[in-house]
Amino acid sequence: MPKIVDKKLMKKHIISSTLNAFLKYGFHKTTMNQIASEANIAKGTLYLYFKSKDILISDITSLHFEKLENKLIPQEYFQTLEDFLEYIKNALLISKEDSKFIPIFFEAFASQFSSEVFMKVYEDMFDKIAFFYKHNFEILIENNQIKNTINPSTLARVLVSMIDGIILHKGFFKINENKYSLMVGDTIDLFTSSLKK
Amino acid sequence: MPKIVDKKLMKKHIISSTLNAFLKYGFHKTTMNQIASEANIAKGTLYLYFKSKDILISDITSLHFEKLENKLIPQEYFQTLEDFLEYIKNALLISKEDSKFIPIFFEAFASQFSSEVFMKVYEDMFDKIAFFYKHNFEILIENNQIKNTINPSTLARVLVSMIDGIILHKGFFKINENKYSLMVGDTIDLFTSSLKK
DNA sequence: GATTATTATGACTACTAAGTCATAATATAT
DNA sequence: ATATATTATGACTTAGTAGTCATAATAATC
Repeated sequence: MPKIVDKKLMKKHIISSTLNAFLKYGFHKTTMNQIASEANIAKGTLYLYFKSKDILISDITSLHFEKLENKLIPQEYFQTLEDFLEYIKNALLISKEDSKFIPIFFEAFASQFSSEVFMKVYEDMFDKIAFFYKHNFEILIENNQIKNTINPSTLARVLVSMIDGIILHKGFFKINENKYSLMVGDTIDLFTSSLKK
Repeated sequence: MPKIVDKKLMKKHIISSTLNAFLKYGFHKTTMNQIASEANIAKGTLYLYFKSKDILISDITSLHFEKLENKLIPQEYFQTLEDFLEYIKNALLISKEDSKFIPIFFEAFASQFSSEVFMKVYEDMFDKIAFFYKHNFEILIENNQIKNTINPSTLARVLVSMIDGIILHKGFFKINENKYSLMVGDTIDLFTSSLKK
């Protein structure tokens, strides 16, 4: 008797439409009406899947950070400096498609500064990544791959911040691909020369 | 006959009250009423000094970026690696007071993503800083202070992004002072070992 | 202390946008 | 076909805030 809809699929559709609307109109200027029309549904339908605009936005940012965490924290530790540097290189290389969304995610992130809960989520994510780096530095020291004079804990946090900074500048300021490639190379060189024995 | 007011002083007063209101209520939740009451003036008075909320905000961010530019671009180039590294250290060390405002300025900055004019202003500022670094790298190479194998132009842009990333993480995630000091030290070490001949 | 150009006030207006809900449409099962 | 639980709709309500303006207060000048 009942009409049945794939709710998960609909949620996904709404989320991707929302992102497109953000790209079109800018994060803060985008209204629920615009999102609905971008998704080709009525505003009321939107509210059947997301109870409020805040929830829609926080769901989107959570999803994004989940993806980011999965990308940045591999299942296994790198055993050689070469592999570790290769990973950093990949972490820095962002597709054009993803680049477009950096300002949007940042604006969404910034809009949640006042929420301690959310800031905790983001802080924890960066801490987790830093913890991964820290442990990997320790492994590389054990493996005799890098200097044993570095401080794994703080250098890990520096690495996280630096990668974030470089990616943000790429996204914000549309640095062209050629120059960006060189920048990634320089960053790798920087770490190579300071980590190598 | 006429009543006369120091308009510049009043503007300054309003700007600092606005920043306090942002700290209290968060950038996006702060209303013109709250700003007026924080400044102990009527809302109408506010509009005598700033024609709109947008103008007030853009004046504040412009002022901030002006200050930042003055702080980050010294009058003279550094002639030794030691002096240059000392400068980077100082650029990274942010007072607690200033730290508080980082998320706010970032939210203000983020709210202007959609304005190409503003993005150009910010982009130009970072380019200017990068240009300063680039030229200083060249001087240091001439002075035989650092390796001549680096690419001054791209390494300069990397340095700008990295410094920005580290400062942002300090401001966003309240990294404690001790850990942050160590991080600054690590960053300096990173550049020392990769720049030194 | 009267005059007047300037500055200050806050109730009011106009507008935008989030969220609601009575009504309509739809897909499944009998 | 018919019945019905579920899903969709969009005009409407509600809330909140940017910006205005007629009126009041103020300080300098005579």
